[in-house]
Amino acid sequence: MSHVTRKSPGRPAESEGVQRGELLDGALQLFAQQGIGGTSLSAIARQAGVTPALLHYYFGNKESLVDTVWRERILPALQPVAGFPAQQGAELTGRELVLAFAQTIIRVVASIDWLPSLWIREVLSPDGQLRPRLTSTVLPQVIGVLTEHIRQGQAAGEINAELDPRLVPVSIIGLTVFALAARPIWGRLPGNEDIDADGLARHVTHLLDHGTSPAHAR
Amino acid sequence: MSHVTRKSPGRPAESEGVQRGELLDGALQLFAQQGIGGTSLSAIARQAGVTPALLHYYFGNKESLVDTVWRERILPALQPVAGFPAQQGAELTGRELVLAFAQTIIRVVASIDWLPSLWIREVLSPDGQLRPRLTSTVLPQVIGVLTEHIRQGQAAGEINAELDPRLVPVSIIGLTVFALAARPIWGRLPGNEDIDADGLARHVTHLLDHGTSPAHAR
Amino acid sequence: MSHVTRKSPGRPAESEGVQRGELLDGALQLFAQQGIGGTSLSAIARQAGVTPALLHYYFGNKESLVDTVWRERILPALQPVAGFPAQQGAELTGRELVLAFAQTIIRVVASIDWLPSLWIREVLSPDGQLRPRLTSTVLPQVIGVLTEHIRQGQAAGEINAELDPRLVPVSIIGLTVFALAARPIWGRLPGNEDIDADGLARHVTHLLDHGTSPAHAR
Amino acid sequence: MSHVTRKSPGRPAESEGVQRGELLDGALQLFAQQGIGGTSLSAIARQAGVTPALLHYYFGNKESLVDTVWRERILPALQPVAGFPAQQGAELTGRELVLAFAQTIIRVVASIDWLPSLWIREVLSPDGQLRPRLTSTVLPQVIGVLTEHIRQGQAAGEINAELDPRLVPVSIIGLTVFALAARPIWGRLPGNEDIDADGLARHVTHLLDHGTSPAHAR
DNA sequence: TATGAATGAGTCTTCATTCAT
DNA sequence: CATGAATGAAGACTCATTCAT
Repeated sequence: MSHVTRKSPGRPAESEGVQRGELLDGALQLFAQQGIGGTSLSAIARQAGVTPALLHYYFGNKESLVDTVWRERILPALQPVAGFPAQQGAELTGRELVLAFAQTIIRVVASIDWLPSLWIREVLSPDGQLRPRLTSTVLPQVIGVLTEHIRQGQAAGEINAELDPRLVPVSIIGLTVFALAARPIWGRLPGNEDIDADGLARHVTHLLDHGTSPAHAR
Repeated sequence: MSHVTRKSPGRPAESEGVQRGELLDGALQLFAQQGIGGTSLSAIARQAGVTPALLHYYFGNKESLVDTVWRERILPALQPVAGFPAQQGAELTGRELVLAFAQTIIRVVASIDWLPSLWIREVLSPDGQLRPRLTSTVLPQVIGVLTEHIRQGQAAGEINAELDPRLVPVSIIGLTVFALAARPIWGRLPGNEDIDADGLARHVTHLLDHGTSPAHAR
Repeated sequence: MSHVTRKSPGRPAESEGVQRGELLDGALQLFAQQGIGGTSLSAIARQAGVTPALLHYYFGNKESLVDTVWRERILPALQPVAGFPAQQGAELTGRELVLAFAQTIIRVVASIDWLPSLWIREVLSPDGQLRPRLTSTVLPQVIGVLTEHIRQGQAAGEINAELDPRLVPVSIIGLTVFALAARPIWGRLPGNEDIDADGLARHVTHLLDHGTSPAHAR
Repeated sequence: MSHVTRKSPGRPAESEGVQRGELLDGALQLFAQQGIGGTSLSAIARQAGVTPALLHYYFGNKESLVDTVWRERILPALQPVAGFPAQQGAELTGRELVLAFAQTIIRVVASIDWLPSLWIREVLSPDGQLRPRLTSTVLPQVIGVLTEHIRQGQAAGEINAELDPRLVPVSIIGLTVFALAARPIWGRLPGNEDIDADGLARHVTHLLDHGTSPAHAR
């Protein structure tokens, strides 16, 4: 540890490297397609037209590559969702917030092709490699804030009191992220080709609004 | 799916082998815990106190083992869900059917510990090894029947007409299977320890019933 | 962990395997020639006409291979030295014991071609891989017993009182093991070709007996 | 070994480079700690806060770095031992010379922390990287001169005639260098903490003087 | 019926080295 | 003067698979 003022040599800093970003993008794509555990460094390198050794040169080891992908690609993409309640909480009622949250998720997640499958595989799976990263900070906080708003909405008689407020965020994510992740399945069923993110958003909004109960019953 | 009764020489028939069933059970457990791709034959063999060679002796190769697990363990467990509408469709209105379906899923899935994670990982993931098996037969049929009932319910003014009938089954699965798969995450949040399958079933039922709209608005 | 009574399958027991012993012998030779750290499993495998994977099949990993070589080859070879004082201590005076010990070392070590260099490299070197194994048990004990005998010899006026008894064992090893390890060096010097283990033993005996002082001075 | 005064273009001359000396020092330390083969250029570079490429820039390749360390660090440190007999031979008898030589070695080697392990590892080991360098010039010469003095001492009845004169230098080195290299082992045994280089020198002197024979026998 | 022996391909990783800048 | 980028070769290790017994 010499007291030089220049950055420590021998390993590229975050800003350098022409292809560093492309390597991250490629890794992200493959992670989404095949899972993190199922994606070898060779595969990432091959796809980028590069040697596996270069990946080690840039990122040190696989875990650190995953970590970099998480910090530089996934977290930023999650930003609109993660910071959601803080941004909009003030002006909305609890019920509006729920609907707005669902719509935000759909908008964000649908616009990022790699997000749903990555979420499914690496967050939801028991040993998903992103689960600890997500569940340690961002997720509990978002859920907590949301749950609190819902509780207040119920107290104000504005939200169905029979719902479990702690499960509402889970339900929202199930209705949105899960549905988007499963789109390759239901989207290919005959007659479903025309359903897009907007259609899904409308459907989810109505379901969250009144459930299956018909208009005349309200 | 015929029951093989004859002994094919050199390869054990399905009925033979003291431990064949135990091997399948062990494989299933590991598949659920670590994913199919993440589970080596050695791991399965080790856990069963057996040689990897025995797995080949019994099942030929890994893919065929997966196939056997699918046919002999997973499909039977899915039976109650797969045959659902046929069994109960007659006596129920469309709306009741939706609720009953959700409850059936929760009951079945919650009682089979390995099901949620396997579903998430191997059905929902883009290259999940069970996806083709599921989407080729059982799934479209269940969804199709369900969708049809919902459509009729909407036509009868009994179900919220603004929902997309094709997305209702997806939503139900999202509200149930996804929630159960994510239970290790939300179940560990402070204050959530007491939520069980019944609580989830009630919550989902109410959400499907009236959404977030409060009682006085109906 | 099933309660089978047969030995756990999947890894060969110590007695089996036609070539297991040959692999250990080959490894030992290479360890002595190139050091343990400098010997790759590939090299051992190549020399034995075998795949590196077979070495993993037999021994699990490199460290365990080293351990096996230690237990099944090196320790047994060291036996005569390790058990020395216990065997002969009773009948010999302290001074005779010192001489007999030196001769035993030379006899044993000179007859095992791989021992000196292995000792030098893997015991004496700061991070030698055998050092912990040796210094944890056998070495301190042998040295301790020897030191005690020397101390008694000094008390009895039978051994040069000016020697540090704690350093005598070290000196003996230096005069013997070191000399044998260095034989490739001094043995190649012109005029030294005829020096054999017996010659070395005689020389060391005389040196330990009277040092450099000439006969007439006694 | 001429001092290069001219700048060869494209490759730094020996006098240039702020850190060249520090790199050599660092390399030497690591060589002593981990062995030459066990020390990567990256490790040396890292320790110095420098790029591996710089090492190539300065020294061309690893072997040439080793060579430079040898020429510019090790050889000079060995100077007092290498030039020993030439300096003091005239005024001393053969027997005095032996003792003085042993004391010189202990003094020199004990004061240079990296010397013993380097000697053990890289000179004594069969494929030690310094062995050819040492055995080609300096060692045979020192040994030769010493042997000759001893022979003369024996002829003069001044040195124990039963010793093999060719083995006396080897014995001296075994009693000194080996003992110092092994100090981490015996120095840690309980009760040995107080033995220092002087104590070792005294012990070796007495051993070389009269061996184990007690005073009254002389 | 079941296994021990054996392997080729592929995993992550390290290393010495090159070269344009 | 010194580095960042890049690589081929090799290291330990895992895995699915084969095959004779």
